[in-house]
Amino acid sequence: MEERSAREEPAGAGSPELRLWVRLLRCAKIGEKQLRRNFEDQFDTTLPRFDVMAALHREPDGMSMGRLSKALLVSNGNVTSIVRQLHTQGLVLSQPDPQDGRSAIVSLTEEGERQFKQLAEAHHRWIADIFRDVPPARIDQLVDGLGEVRRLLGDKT
Amino acid sequence: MEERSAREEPAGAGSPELRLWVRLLRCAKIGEKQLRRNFEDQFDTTLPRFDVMAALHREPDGMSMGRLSKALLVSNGNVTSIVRQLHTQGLVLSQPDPQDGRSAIVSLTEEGERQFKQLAEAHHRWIADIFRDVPPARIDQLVDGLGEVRRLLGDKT
DNA sequence: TCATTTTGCTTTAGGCCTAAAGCAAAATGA
DNA sequence: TCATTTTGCTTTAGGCCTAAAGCAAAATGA
Repeated sequence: MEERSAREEPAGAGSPELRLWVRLLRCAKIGEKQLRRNFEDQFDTTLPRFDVMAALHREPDGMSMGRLSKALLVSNGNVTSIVRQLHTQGLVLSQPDPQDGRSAIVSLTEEGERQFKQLAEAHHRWIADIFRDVPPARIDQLVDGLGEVRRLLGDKT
Repeated sequence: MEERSAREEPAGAGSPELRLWVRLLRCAKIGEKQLRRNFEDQFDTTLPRFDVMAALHREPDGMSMGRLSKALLVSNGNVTSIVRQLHTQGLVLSQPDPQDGRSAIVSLTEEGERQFKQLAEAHHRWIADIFRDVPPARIDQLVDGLGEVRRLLGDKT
């Protein structure tokens, strides 16, 4: 009852663009898995918490929940719960926005800043270790390639 | 109290390998977001369920839960719950493994196969649409680049 | 002014995901 | 043979994540 030949192509990995996407996703998944484990084992924290801290570190004056949510590409509700945990741990500070009574400005506390630096250093070390044998010029090539993909995906940043 | 100059580098986006990784993760996140929404809106399903179905489609004779979990890079417990849902929907069949009483062989039902084909076709269309303006040679280049990254990440496939 | 709409955020229900504990079958080895 | 260990899977607790509902403040506009 086959339609054309004895063996149909999987039709999945067949097309180049599909292979590109599948491979991209797989790289992200493998890398995330390693990072999650490292953050958990060595610092008892998570990648999403690190992401929030990294975003706040870039804005010493703090950010609203909404801006945080847009920067990280996650929902408002999600930011609410991650920030709450960081707050419980004393790593972030939440101050009412003088301009807008609905909003609060979140920023890293000194302790948060201190911890972030340690996390960021380890994070960089882990990543650098993965690419240690790749020539810088090749890395830049890959960065450019992903820049192109990001543009095609319509990143709004 | 700065150590070297008036303005320290963010040290984040600074190094090429970190930019590579951040960009990779961001591409994956943006793309996943779009796919998740498409699967939800148009087929009332999810990317993880599609992934399981795709893996089963590739193995017409079925796979054990363990193999499924390794193929998808997720935990056993996670596969248990996703397969249970597909089973509830009548999309997969679970048969005791004659060789091993602890294990069961999961496979797509006819209905599962039928639905998968529709999902796969739409999935391919969405991806192809993203890369429609990219010359095939360029796509292959990007595929190769990600193949290199995947190897560096130590993919066991 | 002030009713209506919009906006920023939180809560809730529910799916995805993991690590760890637990269970039963299979494998091991004395 | 049979106690012990290993293996395949499920369950549980708990974090991440979203969409949708809900709330209150801000913005709008007649």
